[in-house]
Amino acid sequence: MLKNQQDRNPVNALASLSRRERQIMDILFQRGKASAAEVREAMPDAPSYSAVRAMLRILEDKGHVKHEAEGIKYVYVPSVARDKAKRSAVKHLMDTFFNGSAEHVVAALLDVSSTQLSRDELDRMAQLIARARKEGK
Amino acid sequence: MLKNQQDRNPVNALASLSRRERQIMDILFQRGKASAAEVREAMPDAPSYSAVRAMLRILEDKGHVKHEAEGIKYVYVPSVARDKAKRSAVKHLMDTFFNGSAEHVVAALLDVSSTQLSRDELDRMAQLIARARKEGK
DNA sequence: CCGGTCCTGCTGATTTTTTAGCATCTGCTA
DNA sequence: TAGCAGATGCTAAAAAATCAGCAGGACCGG
Repeated sequence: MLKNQQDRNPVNALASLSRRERQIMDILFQRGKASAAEVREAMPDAPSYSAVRAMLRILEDKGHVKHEAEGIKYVYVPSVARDKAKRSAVKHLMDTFFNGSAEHVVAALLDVSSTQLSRDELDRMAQLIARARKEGK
Repeated sequence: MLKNQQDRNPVNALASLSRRERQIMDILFQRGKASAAEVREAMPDAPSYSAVRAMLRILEDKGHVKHEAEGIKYVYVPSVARDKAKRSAVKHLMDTFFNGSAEHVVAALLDVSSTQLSRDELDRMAQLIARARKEGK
């Protein structure tokens, strides 16, 4: 079952998911956790409730999500640490669209969200960078 | 054919691609353009050459890629403007993992690539932010 | 001109994904 | 206690994705 092992690796995991599985994982990462019904609501072109549940079960088999009983219902949670998945996603974005350049990502980021950035937020970003500079020294 | 129309929208496009289609699009976005053989080489768990070509043809049918004849062979190119795709990918990342916060993305970015950032690069990032600040004023 | 190589077009079969439906269990309330 | 509402487990079938193979055309060197 090395295959399974490999699939648990967040980097490869993303690449090996089917379309619906990916949609569901996105939703779970976004909300942290969700019931089958909630997942369904958030899905584009939502299929039947049964279908969603079936896919959650498959995702659980594959080790991508876990469930906790919450009252009468199940609540699903990504089993990969959010942090790892995050990092892996960032790296993937950086590699596929920005040739590995963090700088270019920042540029795109500012561009995309330019209208919504408060001065405070920009200041905090500047601080983050200043700190990185200092540490790197 | 509204379906097609919708699929051409880069935002939805990402969500509607199958596993292999996504892998291929990633490769094409990364390299700008590539022949079937090149795509195949870059694919994880590469299937047969025929299979890759078949999928490229499907992607072309769906309007996600175009091909140009280059000498004897075809070279495939994403048909969505790289820029739009980029933006859409950034937004998607920001939304699914960072609750829409550009600031948090920057933090993750610095974290992921901390070891490889030159001082110059950090400086340029700082400049980008300073400029955004000024413009936003 | 011939053969080898590399490419494309196409088609049909296999495998995986995606789906819906039914049976069952639990908790609640009249 | 009976019945309803909402949840789960499971299964089989439909749909889509994935794949390999074959036939044919262009190019090239001998």
